[in-house]
Amino acid sequence: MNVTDQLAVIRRGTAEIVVESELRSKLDRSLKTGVPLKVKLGLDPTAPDLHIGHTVVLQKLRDFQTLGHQVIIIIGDFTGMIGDPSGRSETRKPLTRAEIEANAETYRAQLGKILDMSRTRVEFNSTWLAPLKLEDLIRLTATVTVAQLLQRDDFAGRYAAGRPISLHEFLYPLCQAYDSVALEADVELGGTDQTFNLLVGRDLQRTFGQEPQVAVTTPILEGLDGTQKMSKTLGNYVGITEPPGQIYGKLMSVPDSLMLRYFTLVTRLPEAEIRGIAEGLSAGRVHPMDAKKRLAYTVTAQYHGETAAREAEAGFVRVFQERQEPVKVDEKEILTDQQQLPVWLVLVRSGLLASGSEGRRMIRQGAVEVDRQRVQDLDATLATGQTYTIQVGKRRFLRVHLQPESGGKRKT
RNA sequence: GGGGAGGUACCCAAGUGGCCAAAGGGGGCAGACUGUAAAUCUGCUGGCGCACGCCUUCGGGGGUUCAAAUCCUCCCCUCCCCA
Repeated sequence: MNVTDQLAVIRRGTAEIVVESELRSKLDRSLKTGVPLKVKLGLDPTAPDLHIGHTVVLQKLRDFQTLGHQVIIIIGDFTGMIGDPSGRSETRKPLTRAEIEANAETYRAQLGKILDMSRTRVEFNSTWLAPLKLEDLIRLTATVTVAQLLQRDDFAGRYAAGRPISLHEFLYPLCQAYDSVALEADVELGGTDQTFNLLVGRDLQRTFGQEPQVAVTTPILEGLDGTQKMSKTLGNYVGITEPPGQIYGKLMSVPDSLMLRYFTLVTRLPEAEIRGIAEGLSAGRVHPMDAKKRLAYTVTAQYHGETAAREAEAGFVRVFQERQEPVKVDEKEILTDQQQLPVWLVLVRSGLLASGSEGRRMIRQGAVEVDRQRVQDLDATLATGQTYTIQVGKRRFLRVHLQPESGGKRKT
């Protein structure tokens, strides 16, 4: 593919390319020499569960791969062993070798949903970071000034707010930059929050006499809350290994205002089609809910296939639009030596809720239904020996069997 | 090294002897409404078989007091200014 077309593919959905003219000449040279560009992306070894926020940058990596370039995933095991403090003031606990290996395996499996793993190189940065001596580290640190480091948004903000910054956090950009040196990377990908680190990579490569890498950043996807960046810790994420029904449902809870952004960043739909949806929405020809269903369906299908997506959609319509119980409800057996159990206790024993207080609170709020009947009475009980379908809130269902605790059986 | 300010529930943050299970906001959950787990409005948001009672929680330990998040003391941690 010629350079201009390649650039067009790369540009789609990216936030920034530093510097585009350099990328052009790199692509140009690659085309002439037949040597693919080395395109690098670093991943944190602590969170091996990919969510659709990660897929934004991964799909961009995939683009490079499709264009015939060499993509390299770096697992930041070394930095991860020290404990990545990124953002927060709390330092994470270091991972053991075994944990890192296990996480890396999980990554490989999940990355396979987006990348062609047979053509993907996976490296651990401990390979070149671990052998560094203190002397090397000192030389490395001498290449940046504190003022430069404090330019990073994150550091600047924390410094201004009087929040602590540990010294080793300053080492992070440097270690990451050194990864680029070790690999002689041509391009490094990352979210826009990585811009600073990617630029340090350029500087460091220059001081090592290498041609600086091009930094390609992708937008940060907001989570389901619509404001904060999608992350597992914030709980506002959609994991790519979640069951189809979950993915579909969670996407339906994306605020309307974010729908189009999700279409462009998360799905692989052609730009023209997305533009069509946007126009339909603003003209009132397309119902927002239908557009969102399309989004939910598309993403679910992307990770679970068409059949699963269709089922997920049917399930959603059934439970949330028709207000019926799901086709498949989890089952749970509860053993008791009582003739009957209070409803709130059943909620706790079944694991639906955490405490008796919460159980009573839910009943008080009218959130509990047993066999499609709202429970009004706090002291309502269920008879042993029967099976009930219990619903808490709009989307928690469970079928419980209340069994008398007799002879051989144990455990509640 | 000297001086000052702080550490409160999931997060931010008020509270400086009892009226504090601890204001307010965020988040979360629930209800109503709806177009969906959108938006909006309202409510709830330590635990205890449900209790005007008890237990646990205001950085950690010890102490004063009838009574402590609040006072004393030692320790740990953070920030700012000066050197």
